[in-house]
Amino acid sequence: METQEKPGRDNLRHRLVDAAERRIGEQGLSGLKARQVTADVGCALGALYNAFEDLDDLILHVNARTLDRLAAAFAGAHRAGESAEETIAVLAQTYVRFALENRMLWSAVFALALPEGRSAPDWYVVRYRALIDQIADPLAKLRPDLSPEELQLRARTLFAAVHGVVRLFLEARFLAVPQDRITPEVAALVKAMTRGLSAAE
Amino acid sequence: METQEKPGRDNLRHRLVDAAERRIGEQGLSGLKARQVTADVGCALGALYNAFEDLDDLILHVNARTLDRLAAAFAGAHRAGESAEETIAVLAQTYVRFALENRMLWSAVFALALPEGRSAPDWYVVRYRALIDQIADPLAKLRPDLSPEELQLRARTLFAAVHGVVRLFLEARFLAVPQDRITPEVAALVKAMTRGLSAAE
DNA sequence: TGTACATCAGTGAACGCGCGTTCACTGATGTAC
DNA sequence: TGTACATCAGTGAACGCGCGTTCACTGATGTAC
Repeated sequence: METQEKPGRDNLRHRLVDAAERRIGEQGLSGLKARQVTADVGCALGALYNAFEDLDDLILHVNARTLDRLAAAFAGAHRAGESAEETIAVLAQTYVRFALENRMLWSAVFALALPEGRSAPDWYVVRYRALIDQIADPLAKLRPDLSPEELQLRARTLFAAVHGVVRLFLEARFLAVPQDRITPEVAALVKAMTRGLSAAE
Repeated sequence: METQEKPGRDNLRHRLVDAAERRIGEQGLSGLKARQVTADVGCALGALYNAFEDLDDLILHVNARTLDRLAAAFAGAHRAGESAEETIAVLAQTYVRFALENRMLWSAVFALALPEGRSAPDWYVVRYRALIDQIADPLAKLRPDLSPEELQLRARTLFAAVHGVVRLFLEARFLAVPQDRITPEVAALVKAMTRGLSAAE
């Protein structure tokens, strides 16, 4: 992923990412243990540290997959000839469905906290940015007056707003919320936002 | 807080909450250690477990304070005779400022994860609900057609959307964002949302 | 006023455990000559 | 074809540490008589 890899090494890496993905998907990020994944895969504990720098490195690879899958879902949601508003509404809907279907894995993307001073590698950030770009594109049609930087920023705001709503629902923090209300709530939010955004400020 | 307390016991409790608040404010939730707080206060490690059920219990008391302070800030932001839109805009602004000025403490409110099966006590949930109510109130003027339940829900959506944006900025996840852009971005978001919300769906 | 007893906050050494990471070693595979 | 050597993925016992929580004990304060 970050460098050219020999197939043998890559094989174990793959299996480890598979196993880690399964673990995180089932037990959440905090349910991922070095001993567990290696046992799942059937290799020695130490082998993990031959294949990856450390646990965080492994997690980053799982998260990268998740980001890729969402990006693919975004790409597949496009319809030719639809309006920018429609595209954004569809993206939001896609996002909500994806987050609901991949609760744990999606949470892991945001839960991973690299230790102080260590930042995500380029090959990872690239994936994140690609997602934002897919939102910024239809937004550009809505707001041709904004600069590329401002579009990126506004796309992130939109993304973050939807994300905030989904996350609050997912976490069901303190107050239970009926799951079937998420989609209409987000739809209302996005509709309001795109309508508002298309108007002048 | 949850029950009547003797003043002596209350005194140590107070000092512990003070110290914990300081620690969390400076080092974040994960920077709070039982040994540290008790050392800060100058009591024995074990005393913590006389005063509180456990660390989580202590944290809940710190978070409750934080919620109270935000609620007070909300209450203080009201102006008599302003429109519902204005009130909501002011609340959002207040929220952003509060979150920025209390980064760590505010993050702690959302970072605390009670162990499986243990839910936040009533005296805590009450505070959370009070915040939502302060948002639901002006919203009710904007949308007299919605039932109280739907208003609560919509208020939470609004709250969560703003929260999502602020959190993304605060965490500066992967991509740095100039801090001074938060306020205008949130303002644009809320303006769009209230404008959209006041219209029919 | 004095004695015996009970209560309970306060104490801190010790427990226990989870868990990431290391490291000396093995053994299969490849390379040189 | 054969021998010596190097490489490197794979191994898993052991290390180390952080840290929440417990518990037997102390001592001050309050109560009963």
